[in-house]
Amino acid sequence: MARRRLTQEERKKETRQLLLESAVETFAQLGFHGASVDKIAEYAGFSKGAVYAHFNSKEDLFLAILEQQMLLHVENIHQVIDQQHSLSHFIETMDEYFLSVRQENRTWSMLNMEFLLYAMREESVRHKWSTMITESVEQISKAIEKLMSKENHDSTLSTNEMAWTILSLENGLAIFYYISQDRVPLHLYGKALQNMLLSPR
Amino acid sequence: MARRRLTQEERKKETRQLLLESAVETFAQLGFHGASVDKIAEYAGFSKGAVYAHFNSKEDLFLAILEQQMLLHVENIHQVIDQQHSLSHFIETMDEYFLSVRQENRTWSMLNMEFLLYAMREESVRHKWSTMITESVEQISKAIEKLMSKENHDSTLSTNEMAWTILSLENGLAIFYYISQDRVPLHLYGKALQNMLLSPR
DNA sequence: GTCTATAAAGCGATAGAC
DNA sequence: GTCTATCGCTTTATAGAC
Repeated sequence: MARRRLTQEERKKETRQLLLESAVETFAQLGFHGASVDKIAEYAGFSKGAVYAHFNSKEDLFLAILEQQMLLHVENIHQVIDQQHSLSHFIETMDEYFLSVRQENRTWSMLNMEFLLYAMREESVRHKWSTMITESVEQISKAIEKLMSKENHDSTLSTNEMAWTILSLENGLAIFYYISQDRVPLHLYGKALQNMLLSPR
Repeated sequence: MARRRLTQEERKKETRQLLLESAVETFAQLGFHGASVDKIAEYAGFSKGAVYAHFNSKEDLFLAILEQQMLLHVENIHQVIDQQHSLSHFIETMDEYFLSVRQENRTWSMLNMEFLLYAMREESVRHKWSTMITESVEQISKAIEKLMSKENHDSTLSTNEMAWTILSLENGLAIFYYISQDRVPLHLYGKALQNMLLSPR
C-alpha cells in the first residue's frame, strides 16, 4: 500500500511537471493572455480539468513558473560567480552564458520579458522580483569587488553601479537581440563588459 | 458649406486624438489584451462605436499609437544629437532625457515595454521596429564619431557598438527603474555612459 | 486525478437608429 | 459620427461522472 501511494504521488508530480513545462512554452509563445488554460493543457496532453487539479488558477500557474524561474536565475548567478578567478574570466563566462541563453533558448528570453511586464503591473510580484534583483546585484557587486582587489583596477563606477549596469545591459541587449537578431554585433555583451570593467591601457 | 465641413472635420480629428490619448493611457496601464475597446472608449468619454468609426480594429488602433510613438522617438533622437558640442554635453543631455521620461512619464515607459513585447511576437511590427532601431543606432554612431574625433578619445568599442550599448542600457535600466525605483542609483545612466565614452585619466 | 459538460462573464466587431 | 443593442465567439472556472 505504501508502494502504491508512492507511485501515485510520483505520477502526480510528473503530471504537474509536464503541465509546468507546457505552460513555460505556451506562455512564452503567446503571452500571459494569449495562452489559454485549454491550450496549455492540450499541449501537455491533458484537459483543462487536470490543470485545475494542480493549480488554483491560471495566475497561480504563471506564478509557479515565475518562482521556479527566479530560483533558477539566482542559482545560475551563484554558480557563475563562485567559479571566477579573474575579471576577464568572469566577463568571458557572462558573455557565454548570455549567448547560450539567447540563441539556444528563445523561450526563456520571451518568458523573461513576459515576467518583467507582469512584474511591472502587479505590486506583489514587483516586490518579490525587486528583492531578487537587489540580491543578485549585491552578489555580483561583491564578486566584482573581490576580483578587482586582486588586479589593481580603478573606475568611475562603484561595484554596485557596475552590477546594476551589467544586469540592465543583459536585459536591454536581449530585447534588441530578439528584435534585430542579425544586426546586433555578436559578443557585444562581452565587449561592453570588458570596456566597463577592464580600463583600457 | 465649406465652413461647416471644416468644423466637422475638426471635430472628427479631435475625437480621433482623444481616442488615441485614451488608448495610450489604457494600453499602458492594462496592456494590449487587458485594455478592452470598451474601456478605451469609455475613458475617452465615448462608446465603442466611436472607436470603430475611426479605426478598423483594436490592433489598428494600437499600431496607430505605435507609429506615432516611433516618429516621436526618432525626432527626439534627431533633436538631441544635432545640438551636441562635446561628448560630455551629449552624455548630460542623454541622462537628463532618460530621467525626465522615466520619472515624469511612466505611461510612456510602460507603453514602450508593451510595444517591445508586441514587436517580439509580430513579424511585421518587429521588422518595422528593427529598421527604426538600426537607423537610430547609425545616427547615434555617427554623432559619437564626430564628437570623438574632436577630442582624441580611444576605446575598445567601435562607435556602432557604443550606440547599441547606449540604447540597450536605456531600455534595460528603464525596466529596473520601474521595478525597483528607489534602489537603482540615480543618474546611473549618465555615469555608465561617462564610463564608456570618456576613458578615465 | 482526470475527464466532459456547462455555467458565467468578457471580448471584438457589426447593425441599425438617430 | 456616435449611440445602443446584439451577435458570435472565447475565456476562466466549476460540477459531476468515472
